[in-house]
Amino acid sequence: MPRESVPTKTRAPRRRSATSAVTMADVAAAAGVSTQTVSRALRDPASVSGETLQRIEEAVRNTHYVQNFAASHLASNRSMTVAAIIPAISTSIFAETIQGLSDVLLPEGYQVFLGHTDYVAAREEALIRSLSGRRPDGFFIIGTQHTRDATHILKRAGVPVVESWGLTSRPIDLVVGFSNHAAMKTVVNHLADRGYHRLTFAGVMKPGDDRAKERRKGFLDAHGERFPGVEPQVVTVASNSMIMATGAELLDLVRATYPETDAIVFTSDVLASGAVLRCNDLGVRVPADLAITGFGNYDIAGHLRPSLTTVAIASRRIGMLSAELLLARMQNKPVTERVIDIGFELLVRDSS
Amino acid sequence: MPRESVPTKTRAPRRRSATSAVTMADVAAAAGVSTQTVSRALRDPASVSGETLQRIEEAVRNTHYVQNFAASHLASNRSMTVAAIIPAISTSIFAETIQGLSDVLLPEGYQVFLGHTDYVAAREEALIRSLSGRRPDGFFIIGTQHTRDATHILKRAGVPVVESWGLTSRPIDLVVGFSNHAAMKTVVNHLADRGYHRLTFAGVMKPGDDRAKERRKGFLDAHGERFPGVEPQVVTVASNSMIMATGAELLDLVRATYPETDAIVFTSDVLASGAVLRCNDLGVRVPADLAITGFGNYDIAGHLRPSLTTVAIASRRIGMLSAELLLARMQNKPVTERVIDIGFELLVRDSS
DNA sequence: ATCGCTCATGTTAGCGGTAACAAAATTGAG
DNA sequence: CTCAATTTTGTTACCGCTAACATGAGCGAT
Repeated sequence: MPRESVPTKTRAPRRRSATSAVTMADVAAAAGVSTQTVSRALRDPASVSGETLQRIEEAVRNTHYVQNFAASHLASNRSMTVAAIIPAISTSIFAETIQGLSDVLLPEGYQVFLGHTDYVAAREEALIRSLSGRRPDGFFIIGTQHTRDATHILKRAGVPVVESWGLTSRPIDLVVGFSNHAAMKTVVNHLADRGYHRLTFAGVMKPGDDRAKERRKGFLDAHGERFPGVEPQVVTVASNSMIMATGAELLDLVRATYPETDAIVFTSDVLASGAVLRCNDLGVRVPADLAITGFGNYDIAGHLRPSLTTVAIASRRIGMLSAELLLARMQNKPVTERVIDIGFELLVRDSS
Repeated sequence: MPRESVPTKTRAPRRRSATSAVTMADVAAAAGVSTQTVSRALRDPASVSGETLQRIEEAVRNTHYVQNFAASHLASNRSMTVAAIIPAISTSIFAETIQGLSDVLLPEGYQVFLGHTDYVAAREEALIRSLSGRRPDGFFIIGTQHTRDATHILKRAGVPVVESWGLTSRPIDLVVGFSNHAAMKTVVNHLADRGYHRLTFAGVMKPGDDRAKERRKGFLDAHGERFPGVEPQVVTVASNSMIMATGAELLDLVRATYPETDAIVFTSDVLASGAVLRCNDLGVRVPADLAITGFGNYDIAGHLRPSLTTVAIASRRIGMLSAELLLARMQNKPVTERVIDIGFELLVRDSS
């Protein structure tokens, strides 16, 4: 491993990376320029003369040079990285948001660090702590409620933060979402308008799921308005997974607990679908015997029979919009709106 | 902004990070030790005396110190990062794999960089190129076929690479998956055993989806064995999304193109579900008039009526196993098997 | 007390880039 | 052709941390 300058110290040289020992200096030597010129050629090709650029590009190819972003990050104080924190990756509706985020950020050269919290606030804090050591240029988080420390860390990070999938008048920085509360009220009003009057709210309520809590509150508030004096019916489970089997279970639970129920408001299409399919098995007619509503407008909602009344959320759009806001902030462009309500849409179908 | 040592040079000081200007030196000063001792306390608390450790921990809290991983990475040549490359994030079955991967890696201090290729080989290569600049300590990739350059970059990176969701006798490094080919043969054999004899293969075939190609080949090979002389029937679309509506479309297309079909083999449960639900609408009896099989054992498969015969893949397990292999390699533990076949399971249900 | 050993901590020199400044080369107006 | 303005390239000093080595403190055996 011959090198130009033999170190005069007796100290052993520091181990370099396993194989890819090609550095910018190697490229610079091959192209006959300084490292700074190579750096410029890579970051802003227009700032280097055409001929030099060509020589450098050729040198990059010949040496198989791959830029080391850690060094770049350290020197320039920009990581070209965004941290995304979501409750669960395998919840397809969040995955769509991340896909939207990623679709916008990748072409701009930003990479996405992804972490999931499993709806546990302490894990979210730990994740934020750990991710902030990576010095991302921006944060994207699903949820608007965080531990005190988590909020502090995010504020101290000095980079844009987008909270999402909810709304709050006092975001850490920016928020892109919709009112889960209002959405649920819309569902209850719809059912009340249709003549249903014994409504039951059913869903999975993980301790850290503030969106589910907001939805429950929306249900309770609307229920109080439309059915004053009537005790609202709520059936929730805390530890079950968000799968169709849970929806079927919840259906059974609701029918056992509140047999007079004529409409069930589920917190998710997944649960609602499981319930509809179980109704079909049991011979319960939907919506004649029992109306069912979902949330999220998953792919299945329109294909089920009866098709599912639900609330459509532009989940991919949340990700894309958030990414655009982050980009604007990261590129020091002005961002006028700190709170962006993307709204929701009640899709009335055959199940109600 | 007073500092101890005023620079004697006239040169303007380099801009530090926006807010978090707290460095290890600040912590060291607060604790009355050297930076190296702080570094040791953070990386290996046992290597520092109890009393010193306490002082350092207190200093960390007081200063709100957040370690800069980029500097750590540069100095130690370990990024504590794994790059994950998947065709699409919002395909729930891949999301489960990533969740499994992440579940195992996060507790070990590794963060996951996520990128998606949209089934485009060129985009995969670009992603690998870009991600390798981040110097991840390992790569996880869904798929076993890559461009020549992508393969080279991965090999030159000098870190463990796990390919997945397929099998190959010559992996870049390691592979965790199953034989899509064998899985499809199993499906065809099952249908043939049940007496179906006019089989049609139907699915979405994106150009870069080698798993779909393998499945088609498995279908064709098994078909040739079980129905020698019979022309195999294949109906595919290239650009449609993997949604239920596409399954319904494909059903119509199959019935128009090959009306004599008595069994359709779909490449995904999503498509098969869309087709089953459309059959219910059309009055086509499943499986009496037409058998239908899926792939993946999605949540819906067991809840549909008729329930869906499908191939179960332990997708979360693929992620977890891959993570364990990567960890073993990254921690220089021995890895004996380079090719791990996690197999698959044919779930015979009511649709066939 | 002396020696050798272990354990804890300090010192030094980078890791591979880029910001800031400096210098050289090129251009254009008069 | 001259000189200032502009463009292109080079030089230097870090960014914040850790590997490698050096040093010192503590301790038991002799």
